[in-house]
Amino acid sequence: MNDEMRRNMPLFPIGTVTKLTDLTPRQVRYYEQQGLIQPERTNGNQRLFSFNDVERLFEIKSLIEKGINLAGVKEMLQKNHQILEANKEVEKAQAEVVKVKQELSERELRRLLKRDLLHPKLGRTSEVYGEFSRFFRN
DNA sequence: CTTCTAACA
DNA sequence: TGTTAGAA
Repeated sequence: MNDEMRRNMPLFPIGTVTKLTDLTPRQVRYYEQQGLIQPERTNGNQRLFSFNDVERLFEIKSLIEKGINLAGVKEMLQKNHQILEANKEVEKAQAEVVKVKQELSERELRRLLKRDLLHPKLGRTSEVYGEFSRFFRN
């Protein structure tokens, strides 16, 4: 969660951005006007762009060069955003599955240890119980 | 000198 | 999208 902060940090003025992207200031300002980027502003009302802003501008430029108009670029960008959000939900669901699996493993282990206590086959039952007593808080 | 907004011989 | 004007 720290790397994302760095990528969103407002750093460079429009001059730097235009040199980086080979876009004109006119284009960069217009893209902002269309809601494709949201650079911060200084106290003097000058735009400050983040790494993410510059990255997005490269994407926009690439799509424009492929003959896609701004409306199309806008759609693709927001759909890409939707896909990223969907992926986040998938990852959450997967993490939940892992969690459930771990819980089931612990129940299984508890059941096995309990069985061994009831039917000790070795002479070290008390030691085993001491090591795994945390499974018997219920 | 750089950037901003608004407008269009 | 380019370009220009006047202000900050």
